[in-house]
Amino acid sequence: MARGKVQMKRIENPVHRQVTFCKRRAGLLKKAKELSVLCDADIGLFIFSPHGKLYELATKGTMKGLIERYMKTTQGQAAQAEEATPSQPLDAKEEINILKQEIEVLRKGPGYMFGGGAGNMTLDELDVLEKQLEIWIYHTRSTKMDIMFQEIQLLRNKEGVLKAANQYLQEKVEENTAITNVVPMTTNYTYPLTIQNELFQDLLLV
Amino acid sequence: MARGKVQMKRIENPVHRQVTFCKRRAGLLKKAKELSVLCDADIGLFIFSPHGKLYELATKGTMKGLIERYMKTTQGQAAQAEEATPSQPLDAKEEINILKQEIEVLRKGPGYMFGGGAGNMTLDELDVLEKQLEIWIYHTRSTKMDIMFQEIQLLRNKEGVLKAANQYLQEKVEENTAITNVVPMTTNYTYPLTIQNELFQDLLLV
DNA sequence: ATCTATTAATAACT
DNA sequence: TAGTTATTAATAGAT
Repeated sequence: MARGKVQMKRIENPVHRQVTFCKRRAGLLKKAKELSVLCDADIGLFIFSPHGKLYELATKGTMKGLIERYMKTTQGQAAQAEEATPSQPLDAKEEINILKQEIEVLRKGPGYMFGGGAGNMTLDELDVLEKQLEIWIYHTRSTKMDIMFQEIQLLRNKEGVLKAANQYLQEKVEENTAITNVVPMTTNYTYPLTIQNELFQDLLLV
Repeated sequence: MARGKVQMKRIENPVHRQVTFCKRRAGLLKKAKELSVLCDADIGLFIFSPHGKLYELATKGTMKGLIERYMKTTQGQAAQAEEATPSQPLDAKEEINILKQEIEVLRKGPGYMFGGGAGNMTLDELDVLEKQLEIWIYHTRSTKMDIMFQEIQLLRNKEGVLKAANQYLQEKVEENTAITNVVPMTTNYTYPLTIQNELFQDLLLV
């Protein structure tokens, strides 16, 4: 936030990185304390420097106490997370290798293919990649559906308002016609008589 | 930081407090993530709202893993009683958690790849992303097909070679049989007399 | 560490 | 709850 935008990636220059770490660490701790004071929140924050040095803040009681509270709160979720891998105690080293392999594939992923490096991927890797792409597509479509649904809701609301307004105007026209012509109109109503929202109710209250 | 200084004390107006909590919480989480990315630091942050709701961020692995690391680090300073977590969970398990976390991030892939979270993407952007993913899947499947086809070809070739070899050997056997039959054998047989297959049986029956 | 030009965060408002 | 704007706060680069 000063003298030039900052790219959101690791600062390569070690001196710059160290300086920024000090400054931003102080800023972060300050912000955390402010939030806790202003909004009556309890915050636990700990930062490990690249060299493993620990900086911490607990705005209420001790960090240990907050951690215990955190553990309690996450009990329900933790049960789920652990159930995800209950099947086999699988050799730890083996599992690590499998996960690393998966990461490799994901890392290579689409970018890798763009670079034309796909030729080096094995059939197994391609299988993983294919499944991942399908998941990504699923998420993409899901998000699209959400957005579209929101837009539909918005349009429906607008439609309701307009229909109600039309009805109101038709009634006005009818009144005027009745007065002018003396002969009552027998117009067919296109829209339901129901008042659809509070906006229109406000109109009627004028 | 806006339209007036803010006093560093609890905001009494509950509405203001709630709004400020939402905004500053988002800001704090963002800052924490930035610090971790820019400076290669590992950060654990959890926030309890006044109503007890939990918001958290772990920039490496899981919060649980970071808490364990925190415990380990602080054990040197004070004799912290061993808690529910039998602080002996192999480094392996820790590593597995870290790797899983990494996979989670990579799984979110495209959102991150396209800069910023996927949550901010517009419908049009999502369309583009979806199409791109389909193209990637197409390439992936195409590459898979290539590899499989190559393997099939390879196997066919091998099959052809083996068949040819078999035929050649059969002919050889046939020749030898013919020769042996013309000249009555008076020699001792080195080989067992057991008839081994019907092909040979046929030969003998000539 | 200290100083500023700038960017980023956000309080009040809508 | 979400967006806008006027200000303040944080901080990147320089000293």
